[in-house]
Formats: sequence, structure tokens, C-alpha cells
Amino acid sequence: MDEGTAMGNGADGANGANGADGSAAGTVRVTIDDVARAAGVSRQTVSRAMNGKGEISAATRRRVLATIEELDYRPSMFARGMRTHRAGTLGLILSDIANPFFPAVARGVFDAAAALGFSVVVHNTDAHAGRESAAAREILERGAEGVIGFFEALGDEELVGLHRRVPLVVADRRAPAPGVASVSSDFATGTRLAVEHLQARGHRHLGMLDGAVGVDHVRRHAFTAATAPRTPVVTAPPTITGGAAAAAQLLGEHPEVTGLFAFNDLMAVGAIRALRERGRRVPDDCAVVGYDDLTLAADLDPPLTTVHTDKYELGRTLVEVLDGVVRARRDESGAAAEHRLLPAALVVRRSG
Amino acid sequence: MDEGTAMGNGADGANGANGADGSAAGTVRVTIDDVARAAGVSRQTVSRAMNGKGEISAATRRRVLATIEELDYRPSMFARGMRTHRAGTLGLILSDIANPFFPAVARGVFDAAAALGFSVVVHNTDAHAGRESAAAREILERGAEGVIGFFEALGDEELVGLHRRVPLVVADRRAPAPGVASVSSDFATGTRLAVEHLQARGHRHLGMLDGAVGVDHVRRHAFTAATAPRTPVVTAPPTITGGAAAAAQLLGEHPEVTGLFAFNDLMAVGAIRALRERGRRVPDDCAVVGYDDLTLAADLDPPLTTVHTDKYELGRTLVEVLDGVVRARRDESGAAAEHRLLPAALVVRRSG
DNA sequence: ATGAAAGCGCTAACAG
DNA sequence: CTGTTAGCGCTTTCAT
Repeated sequence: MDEGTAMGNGADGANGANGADGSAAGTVRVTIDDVARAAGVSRQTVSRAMNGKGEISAATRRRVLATIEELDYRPSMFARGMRTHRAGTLGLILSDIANPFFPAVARGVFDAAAALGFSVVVHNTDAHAGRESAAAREILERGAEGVIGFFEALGDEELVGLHRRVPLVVADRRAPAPGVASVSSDFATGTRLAVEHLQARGHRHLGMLDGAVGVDHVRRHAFTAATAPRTPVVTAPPTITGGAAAAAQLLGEHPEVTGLFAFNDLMAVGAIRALRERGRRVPDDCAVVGYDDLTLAADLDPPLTTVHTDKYELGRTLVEVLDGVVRARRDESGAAAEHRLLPAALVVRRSG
Repeated sequence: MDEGTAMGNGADGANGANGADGSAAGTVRVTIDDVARAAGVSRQTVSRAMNGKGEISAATRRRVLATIEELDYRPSMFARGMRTHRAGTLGLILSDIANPFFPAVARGVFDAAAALGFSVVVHNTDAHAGRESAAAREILERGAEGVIGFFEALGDEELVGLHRRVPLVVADRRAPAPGVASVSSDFATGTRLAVEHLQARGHRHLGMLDGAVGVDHVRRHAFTAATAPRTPVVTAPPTITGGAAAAAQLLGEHPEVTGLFAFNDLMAVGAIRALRERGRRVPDDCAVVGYDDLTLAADLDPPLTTVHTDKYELGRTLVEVLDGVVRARRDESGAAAEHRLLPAALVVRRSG
């Protein structure tokens, strides 16, 4: 890209307000009119040449395209969006990009979005309702074409409201209404697998470190359903620190517990830390099973037994489904919203 | 936000092309004119009320603001951007969000950007020159106000060219020109610390697993400068797999090596894997020092000795410096570009 | 303190 | 196949 400076050469460059010579300072915007003039056609023709809409002779198109190159012309998204209402942007709302689960998903989102020509704007919410709706509003105002959301605090009504204003796919959460598309890991199965594994290993007293802030609690419900009544569950933030605190509390109150199921790998790591501080060996004295199968799970000490989900695939699928919603809304084809469930699988390593 | 549904109630909602009742389908856009009409003022007054520009009576302002709430009006960024040339967006270009280093930085970027009212669009490049310039172009076209770039493939000239078109801060790379702002970790010191540590532990034969794709190679140069001539360096992708491959090759060719310095923690993890596969104990047979101090570094097996950098702070600082550039360009104040260097510190754990 | 006019850069309808 | 006419929704002069 970028040969020479901006202003090119051809034609007399009759650009009203130019800074005279080429010593480029304020970088005057090259508009479609400049290109049209330089190529000796109308703006419409330039527009056609760029967008491949309408008929155009191959010859003119080539000439226009060449002129565009020459002038280093870049269409203004603002002006274009004004007509088309399309920004070529997707919003991605998540609670914490620093939680390794999300970058893995984000990678899938970015790749799939790029393939479709979308840019992705990311918003971090820390699972605060206020931040979640602020993010949604921001994205809306910026004219994004669609939103992918890991909402953990907003209620279903808010999501339905958002869905009315913009194509939306909710991630890892039950759809707030049948009309709202969703993609989600199969947490119920994943959790059941984890619990059954612990039970098969002979653990009679289990406990769960829950990290869910939100409304859904699929993992917790599945855990409760699969274990004896009154099996302890302690809730804390889904972080290493949260896991450590939750484990400390749970084992303080229930010393008989020998098997811990954590909401995610981060909490599992925290639990392992806490266990060791209390002089308990993992897995000999207490087994730990995580959730997510983070990249480094196998390299931890001990290697973490965890539930694997394909996070990249989740991201990819999210975009695919969102694209469907975007198109459906565009064509006003009342295509039904998709609801996909991605598989989960247990990975047995040494921690549990 | 969002009490009730979208369309509010007050005023006669004289919206030309509405879908009649509240069963909201196509969601007609509420424009500034709708607000003006409903509030019984002109659009300018509405604009003033929103933007706090120009004089306005507190009374009218309140009334207008109320109407805005009621109608759930959201100004169009497209229309606004067309006049102001501001999108309230920053671009963040990085090679791989799945590498845990970047999310940590990104967190800082998001937080600082949000505090300044900016949205962040993220582009993943895999360190490909083509993708890096494509990302830059995308960001440019979308009218971002500034760009933060971890460029690993683009040449200095391209960066200078980009700098001419948009406020730019380069991250973890020497500024391509004095006029281009930069923020970077002190890799030279960090690397020296790592090498000296290994040497102090009595390792006579070191090796480096380099992961740099780019142009800068600060870590490699610092390593070479601090070690004996002909100390081996093997280059591979900065990933676990890359680190494993590089370690296997390096130790195959130089079995005498007992101390490995890795470009980053991911490569260090790969090295540890490779070492073990070859039956070498870490750190007894071969020490390994990483770089970055990822969140999980302390929980690895063995806990990873590594160079710590404050990634969140890096992200925060990048935004701060970029904001400076944005303002400087706005005021045409020829404020000099900042160049900041963030400290690095060795964290000794068990791997090396 | 408020309103009227003008126009940002582009594309969608129509002409021709 | 190409050009002309409008106008997207907002802010910026300039009047009042």
C-alpha cells in the first residue's frame, strides 16, 4: 500500500481547500468527487466501480479503480453508513477479556468476522448490569450491524429490547425469547460428566465452587441435580482469587469433601492453591475438576482435569449465526432464530 | 435503562413513517427532528442540549433531555461523524488475542478507553504484513480516532505513512520515526536480568528460543550481547508448539545447554514439554526462564521463572499516550510525540 | 437564547 | 451503460 503521498497527481486536482503543494500536513480528505473528476466520470460511476453494483463497462471500471489507487482514495464510512445504515461492524460484549476463556472465543469471532468483512468492537463489562447495557447502547449508537453478547447481569426483558433494535445472538445463556438466537456450550452435559467422573473415582462428598454471577446457573443446577441433597455450593467471582476463597470457605465448613467441581479452570486453580495452603494434596486428599480446558490446563501442577469445550468454534459459530440473523433482518425473511448447543467433553488429567 | 418499550408515549409521536401501533417491527429510526418536534424546539436546540455547546436555557435543556429519554432517541454516529470526523473509536492491532499476553494488555486498553469514552475495535493479524496493513486500512476507513499497534511485520515506512493519516502509537517496538509516539516494555533490561540470573545460577551454556517475527528483535540482541559469542538462538513461532519445536532443535544441536531463555512464557511452556519428552528434568537438567509472567505462570509445573511486565499498565499507558496524540493533532499544537519505556523485573520461581 | 440555511460524502432512484 | 437529482441525520455558520 501507500505509494507516494496522498494527493496523487493526475488531473488538475481542483480540490477547493487544499494546502497547496505536497508538503502534506492536515491531510485533506480525498472524496468520491475527486476521483470522479480525475477519472472523468460521475460520482455514481465511481460508486458503481467500487461496489460492483449496477452495470459498468469493464474498461471504465478499471480506469476508475486505477484512479482510486492513484489518489489513495478511501470512502468515508460515515457517509456510506448514512445511506446504507451499515458500518461493517459487530459488537462483542463480554465480562472480562483477561479471563483466558474469552480470548479463545474472541479469536474465533475475529477470524470469522474478518472473513465476512466485519470489524469487531469489544466491550468489557465485568458482569455489571450497568456496563452491559452501556456497552449495548454504545454499540447501537455506533451503528453496528449485530451484537454478540455474553450477558451475565442483564435481564431477559432488556435482551429482548436489544434484540428489537439490532441483530443479536446471546452466548452461553438460554435465549431470553424464542425469537432471539443463541449459541451455547452444553453445560448440563459437561457438568454431569464432571460429577459422574468424580463419583466414579469414589468421591462420596463433593462440593462446587460456583462462579456464576448471572441469571442462568446451568452448571449449578446440573451439579445439584447430579449430587446428593445438601451437597455444598459456594459462590465467588470466577477468578483464581475467587476460587481460592470459595474453596477455603467450602472446606472449612465441610472438611469431609474430597471432590471439588469448579465453575471454570481459573477457580480450579485457585482451589488448588487454597488446598495446598491448607496442607491438602491434590488429588490425593481432594480432587479438583475445572471447566473450559484453557490452553495451559495441561501444564499446570497438577495437570488439570477439566471439561473441554471448543472455544474457537464457539466464537466462529456465534458469528455464523449472527450473520444469519443480519441477513434475515435485511431480507425481512422471517427466518426463525437459531439455537445451537455445542458439545462438551471431559478431559481427565491428574488433578481429579 | 429501558423502562417500558422503545417508543415512549408523551407527545403525539408525529413520526411520519411509523409502523402504527407499538408492535414494533422494522424499528423506525428516531431522529433529531422527531425529538425537536416533540419538544417543540428546533434541531439545533436539541443538538445543543445533547452536546452542551452554545448557550441554552436550563429549562429548555431539561425539557429536551427528557424528550430524548422518552423517545429513546440515539444520535446516529454516522451523521454525527460526517460533520465531526470523530467516531469515538480506537483501533487496536495485535497479532494474536489467544496469546495470553495480549488479553492482559487489552484489558488495560479497554478500561482506559472506556474512561475516555472511546470504543475499541480489535484486529488480529497473526503478524502477517498483509493483515497488518489491511487492519490499518479498515480502521482508517471506519474513521477511528487513533490506532494502537503491535506491529510485527510492517516496515517503518508503512508505519510513518499510517502515522500521517491517523494518530498512532506503536507498542513494544522502537518508534519508526521520532514523531511517532511509542510505549514499550524495557525488553533489554528484562532480558539482561534473565540472562544474568541464569549465569548466576552457574549455567555456562545458554540458549535462546526466539519468537520474534518482526523487525525489532530487542530481546534477541540483548541476549546475544549478554552471552558468549556463538551462543545458540533458535527462532520459531511464539507459541507453545513453537517453543517445543525450538527447544527440541536447540537441544538436539547443542546438548551441552543447561539454561534456556524463551521469548515468552508460551514458548517456555513448550520448552518444558519438549525437555520432559527427552527425559530432561526442569530445572535440574535444564533451567527455563520465560518472559511476560502470565497469570498462570506461578501455577505451572514447575512454577515458571519469568520476566514480569505490567501488561495492564502497558495497555493503560498506550491509551493515555494515544489520547495525547489525538488531542495534539486536534489542537494542531505541535506537541512532541511521547516515548515511554515500562520497567521489567525478574520473578524467580522454580523452573530456572 | 433560539431558529434557518447549508452541507458533510455517499448511494438509491430515476432518467437518459 | 452512465449521469442527474435527492436526501440520509447531524452540526456549523449565521441570523434573529
